[in-house]
Order: sequence, then structure tokens, then C-alpha cells
Amino acid sequence: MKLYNTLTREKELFIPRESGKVSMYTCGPTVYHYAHIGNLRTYIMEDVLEKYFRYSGLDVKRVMNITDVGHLTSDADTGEDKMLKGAKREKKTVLEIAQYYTDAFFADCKKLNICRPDVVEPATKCIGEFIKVIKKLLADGHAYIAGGNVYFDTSTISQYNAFHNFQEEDLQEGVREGVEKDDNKKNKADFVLWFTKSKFDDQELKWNSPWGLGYPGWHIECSCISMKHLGEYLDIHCGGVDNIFPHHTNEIAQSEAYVGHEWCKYWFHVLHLNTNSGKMSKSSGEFLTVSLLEEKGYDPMAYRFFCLQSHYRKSLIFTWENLDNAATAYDKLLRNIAKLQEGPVEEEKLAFLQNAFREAMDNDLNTALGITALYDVLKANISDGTKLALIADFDQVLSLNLLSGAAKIREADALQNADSAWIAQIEEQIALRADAKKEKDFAKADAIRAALLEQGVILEDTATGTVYKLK
RNA sequence: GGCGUCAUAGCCAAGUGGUAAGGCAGAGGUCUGCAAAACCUUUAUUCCCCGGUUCAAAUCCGGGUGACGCCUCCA
Repeated sequence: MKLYNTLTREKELFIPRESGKVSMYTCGPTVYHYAHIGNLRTYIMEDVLEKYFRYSGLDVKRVMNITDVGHLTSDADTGEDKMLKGAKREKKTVLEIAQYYTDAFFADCKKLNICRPDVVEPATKCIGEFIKVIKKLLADGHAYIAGGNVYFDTSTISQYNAFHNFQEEDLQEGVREGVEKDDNKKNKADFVLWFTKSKFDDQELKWNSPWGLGYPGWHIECSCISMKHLGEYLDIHCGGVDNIFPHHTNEIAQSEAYVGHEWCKYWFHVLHLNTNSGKMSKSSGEFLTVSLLEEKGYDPMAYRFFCLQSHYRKSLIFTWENLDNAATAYDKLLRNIAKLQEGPVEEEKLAFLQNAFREAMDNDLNTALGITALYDVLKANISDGTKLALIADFDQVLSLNLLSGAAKIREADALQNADSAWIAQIEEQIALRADAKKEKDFAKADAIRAALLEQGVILEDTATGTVYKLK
């Protein structure tokens, strides 16, 4: 399979270090708030990638961190967070809040059929690993202590900017609001490995370390958690594009300084979901969560379909109109699948259509073309049983509930058909009763009315005829 | 200011040198007492612009333009 590698800026053949096995690491959520659907786009695409690896017969071990320390009580991030304020009012700890949003995150994932990685590791459970790695970096001269904090010294490695060609002097400091210049640093690009003093003065969680009571920097956690579970070599590292710099750049710097060789070969980055006015964020505009989509009557699967119709390396614009398009298309797709009858599978005809799907996915995870392969199955001149087998096959990767969704539609239709048969029956009885009344056979008429009442149908004779209502 | 990604119909998109897939929406039709659903037909002489290479360019090269992202704790 070919994948675009941010490190080389080319589509490359993906060849894991150990044949048949993939070690995969994905940057997890910072659990200070609910995830919005833009955050979840990344996790959906990573989920598809993981499932496609498995579909291709690779044995995947996937690890994800939970960032539950480092910036939880930053006022900028939580100023508008009512849940957090509420939690604090209720005297909950930061850890309890982290737990709450971790659970909320995985609940959203479940609704979107994003499977849970093999290992999910909160940063707060790995403090020992962080300290061990920082100690070695200090001992090897890759780190220094200044102003109470431990910094990584970017001048000690041969190539700091793994992803870019920019020069250190081109970096602008404090571009983003709330980010300030730190005079402790020897080089502009240096970053904190361990804090004992920072602007986050009200940090609740602190641990003892050789450098004093404090807490870890953000970048060290991903490197350590990855190495703890996947060893010194990593096949593929995933995340949102915004992480390329500084997060992933710093991860490479510290990890390779620590292990002394190349650490991770492939870097997979998912582009952002934007609104018409730009990047989706938690603080500006509508805060779009999976729950909000559900409240508005959308099936979360329609959002997954929306994402899969696009390519992970293209920024995607979210509008309600675009989501409506996807929701309609998804519903129509299920209706078409619902019409298929179970039956024998023409084994010899599977391969051709399967290949179309695999070629699409092999080509840098082209899910849009993968969905097209699905439509081609529906249109193909093959038996229904073969179609169903192919749909089940593709859905191992797409995870769009194609068969169970179609089954639900069939059930609903069956119910409706049953209803209309029942209504016909009621109307027939009403007609019989009218005849009986005409013939003054009131006993029969009353018997019919009583029988219908027992079924929950109330008859009312009006000047214009008999009407009925359900109890 | 630096670095990077992208640009194909109203929208989502495929395309990787051989003459513009597919989906949604729209239009017309069949069917229906009406409506809905369903089905059929239809929708880009051209791929942001200008040059170049080539028998042949959405695709390759050069130069513009625009959008988006990153530049120290955002997916």
C-alpha cells in the first residue's frame, strides 16, 4: 500500500520494519473538554487506516495517549468551559475531570464506530518513564536546566526540523495568542521537558522529580508512551496536521536523541475540518459535537460517511448543507442495500470488485474512491448474495454499519407494511359494521365495535360516516 | 516575514500523459386521484490564470493568483 509520508513529502510504499506487523501510534485527545467533530475527523481517518492494515492481513499494535496533564488548568483553555467550572464547583479534581472527558471521548468514538486502540495510556500513568528519559537526555548533554525547568537543547542534534526547511531565525515567537517568549531558552526552538516553574501556576497535578516538584512537558509524553509500549522503533505515527510543528518535530528530536537512531519512518497527518470562516475551534463559532448532531436528528454514521467521501489529506469544509447531502446519500445507500436478498455467493466474481476497493485504499487511503467501489458493487451484474458478501467485506474497513443499517430499514418497512395491512383490516370491519347497521343487525354492529375496541381501536359515528382513532 | 498543503460543475469528489468516473442537489419524463417513494433520461467543449514541453496536458515544467494550515502545549 502507498501512503503519503509527511517526512519525505511523497507517496511511498508502506513497508513495516517487521514483516507482517505494524506498530502504530496516534496522538490522543487532551481531555479538558468535549471533542468536536473536527477533532473526530482525524480519529475516523486513523481508524480507517488501522482497519485497512488489519484487512490487509497485518498484525497491528496501536497505542494512543491521553493528555491529562500539562495544561489542564490554563485559563485560556478552560475559561468558557462550563463543565469544568461545574466540576470545580462540585469540588472535583482535575483527574476526575480528565476521566469524565476521556469517557466522553470514547463514547463519541463508539457512536462513530471508531474502535479503541489496543493500548490507551494516560500521561499521568507514565511519570516514571518521563523521568527516566529526561535523566538520560540530561546525562547525554541533550538537555539543560534553566530557571527551574528542564529544556531540550535543539542545537545538540544534527537536524532539528525533520519536516521543514525553515531556519531557526525564521521562527516567530509568540505568534499565537497566549504564547509568550521564554528567556530561559538557549535556542529559540528549545522546549520544556519538565516544568517546575511555568505560567501555569495553578497546575494541580505535580510529582517529585530529581529537578523538583513539577510536571512533564507535552512532547515528552508521546515519545515515552510510544517507546514504553512499542519499543525503540515505530512504524507509523499519526495525528492532526497542526501537530507537525512543534509537537511531532520535537518528538523526533528527543526520541532520536534518546535512542540514537531513526525512530519512526512514516508520518500520517490528517487535514482539518474547516467551517466557512476557517479552522473549527472549541472557542469560536458553533461547538459541534456528536451529541449536537444527534440532537439535530443526524445519524453519527452520516458524519462518518461525510468524512469518508473526502480524502484525509484535503481540508474539508463543514456546512449543514454538506452534511445533509451526506446524510441523504447515506440513507439512499442503505435503502439500496436493504433491497438485496440473501442468496448464494458467486465466489469467482468477488475478486474483481474487491480489487477495485483495494486499489482505491492502497492508493494513499483513497476512501472517496473506496465509496465509489461500493456503488459499483450495487450496480454490478452479479447476484444479490455476492453483493452482500462484498458489502460486508468493505464494511470491515469503512465501518458504516451498512448491513445492520439496511436491516433496520427493512424492519421499519416491514412494520409499516404490517401497519397498512392492519389499517385495511380495520377499514374492512368498519364497512361490515356499516352494512350491518343498514340491515339493522345492531348486535353484529356492536360486536364488531367491541372487537375493534379490544384491539385498541375506538369508533366514532359522525354525520359524515364512521371515523376511528387509536387508543 | 518564514515554512507547508491544496485549487476539477451549485456541493462532495475520481483522475498520476491518450481526450472529464461516481454521489448529493437541480431539470425533464414514467407511475400515481394528489403527494411522497421508486425508476428512466439529463446536467463541465473543459479542470484558478498565463506561458512552455509534447502528435496529445486537468495530469509534466516555469511564472502568477487565491484559499487554508503551522511558526512552543490545537486534531
